[in-house]
Amino acid sequence: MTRHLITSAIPYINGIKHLGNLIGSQLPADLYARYQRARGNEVLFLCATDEHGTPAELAAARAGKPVAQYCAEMHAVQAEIARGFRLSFDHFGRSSSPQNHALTQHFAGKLAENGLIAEVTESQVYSKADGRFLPDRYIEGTCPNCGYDRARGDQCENCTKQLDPTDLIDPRSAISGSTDLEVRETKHLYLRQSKLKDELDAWIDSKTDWPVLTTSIAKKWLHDGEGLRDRGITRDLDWGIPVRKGTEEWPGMEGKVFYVWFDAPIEYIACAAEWAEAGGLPEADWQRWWRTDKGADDVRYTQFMGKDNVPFHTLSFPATIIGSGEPWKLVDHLKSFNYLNYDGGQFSTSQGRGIFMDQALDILPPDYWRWWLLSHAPESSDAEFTWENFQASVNKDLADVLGNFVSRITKFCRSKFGETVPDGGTFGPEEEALIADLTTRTARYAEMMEAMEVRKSAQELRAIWAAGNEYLQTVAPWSTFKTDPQAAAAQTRLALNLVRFYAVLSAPFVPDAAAAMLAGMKSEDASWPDDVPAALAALPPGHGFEVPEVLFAKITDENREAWAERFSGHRD
RNA sequence: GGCGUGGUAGCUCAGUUGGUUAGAGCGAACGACUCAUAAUCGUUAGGUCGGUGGUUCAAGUCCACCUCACGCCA
Repeated sequence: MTRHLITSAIPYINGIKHLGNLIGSQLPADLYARYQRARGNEVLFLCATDEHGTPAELAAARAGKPVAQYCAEMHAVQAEIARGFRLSFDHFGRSSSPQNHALTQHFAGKLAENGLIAEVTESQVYSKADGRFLPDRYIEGTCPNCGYDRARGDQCENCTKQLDPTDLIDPRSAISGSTDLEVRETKHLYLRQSKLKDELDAWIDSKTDWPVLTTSIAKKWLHDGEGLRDRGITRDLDWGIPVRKGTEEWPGMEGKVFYVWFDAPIEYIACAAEWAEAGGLPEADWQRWWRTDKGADDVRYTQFMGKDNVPFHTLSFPATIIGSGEPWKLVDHLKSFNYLNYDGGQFSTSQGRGIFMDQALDILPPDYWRWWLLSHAPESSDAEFTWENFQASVNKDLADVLGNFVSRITKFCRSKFGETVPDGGTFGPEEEALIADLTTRTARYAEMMEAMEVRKSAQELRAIWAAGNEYLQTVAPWSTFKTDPQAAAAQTRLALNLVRFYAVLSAPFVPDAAAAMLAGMKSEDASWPDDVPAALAALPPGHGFEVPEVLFAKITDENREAWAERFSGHRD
């Protein structure tokens, strides 16, 4: 038995994520977690909300709520939606947890001890009216280049020129609009990850089985320009983890917090601690997942994320871990995804373009989305969502190939033999051929799932479903019943067993439908079919079942058109 | 401007270290079946593999240049 630690990139707190975010990390991570559990392996699957930083503060202000309360509420909302999509996290934590406070401060302290923290004094724009320093992009003014009057301090959106906040003419706070700004000196901590460049480089080189997407991004950051640059890990904000050196005060850093990108990945570890606490487990229980000196040396750790998150996961977070000098677990495999586009453009949170997770669940059950998104996962390049493709895929794959298979065989049996697995007859060459085919295909499916080849797994699973229809079409029990009822009984018995077999194999993709299929077959045997012939005899003659409700209703043209219209512009 | 990733049948995508007539699903046409959510199964049609040039006995697969899309960075 292998032990799998699996984490999904943690979604930011300020709002509900869209389907592009879902397929980029949480959903494929869930697929893999469910598969590994099904194979009998020990799994700890973690995710959390990423709660610190200016965007959270501003979103809270817009909502007229204290930021802590806002985050607590949004965490609850995201957790509920995650349940709606059947994301099987062992724990859905929060980067604002006490555990993450302690760990983040601990790591900072260790890094400082090891000479990997630099204190740098720099100039930043301070807004007196807002009583805070302003990040570059929260300063607005007139672009000195093109005259656009809403240019941001980091870049002019109109002429795309890169700017410094001090370049702006008539600068003002994007938060309050105040022009009462001044440049002040402030001290910040930098993670000297450049000192670890060679070590990181060698480590990445050793990961020959990672997706090209992952290693090419990491390599670029390592070698571009002057190479890996040091990065600031603190900010002048109220909302965040107070800067401390372990449990000690950090002289000169009073009132400052760690920058989100530093504390967010540490939440992967803290989340395990939260999980243990929530379950009333001792510290050792989570440490055996994370500390190689405390039992984690046989853990296989896999991270899932969108390509925008790759630099943090391949460089910054490993730098934090390696730099601590402590035996924390480093990631073993890093699966990254490209973007999902929506109908010719990008999904956009700010513009409300595309489909958001809550809206998706509003119109269809989670299995529909899980199947389409996973079978079209943006693995080798960006992928595109269109309503036509969604309707066609879901109707064909789920309703026609899988759903209708369950329907046709259970209803056929009910009408000819009753709601009981029929006895009699023996298997002939057709049955042997089907079993041999499924044995091959199941092995290939497992191989693809093991390799996290999401699309190829879906493709193989679909072929496994289709094999059932091919078999029925070939042996035609409705015909043989007239001349040889015993043969028809054997054929029907095998086909009914396929329903349970499909339920087990399909569960990682479509957990609700799988559960309905198992319930319909009145079986609780969801064990992985290591032995395919045996698995196809799990329901013995005389075993009772019920014809399940229609598993997947089809998406009509009217639905499709209405939804395409509804999601074309801004969300309400 | 630099770098990265892509550009393969109408659509969505596979194509291992270069090697026999380039594959799958959907869609289309035709046929079979009638148990089933007008579902299923089979057959067929469809591609000068973004463009040009080069290396090679042989290139979708390597090299150069060009072009388009997307992304990251200056």
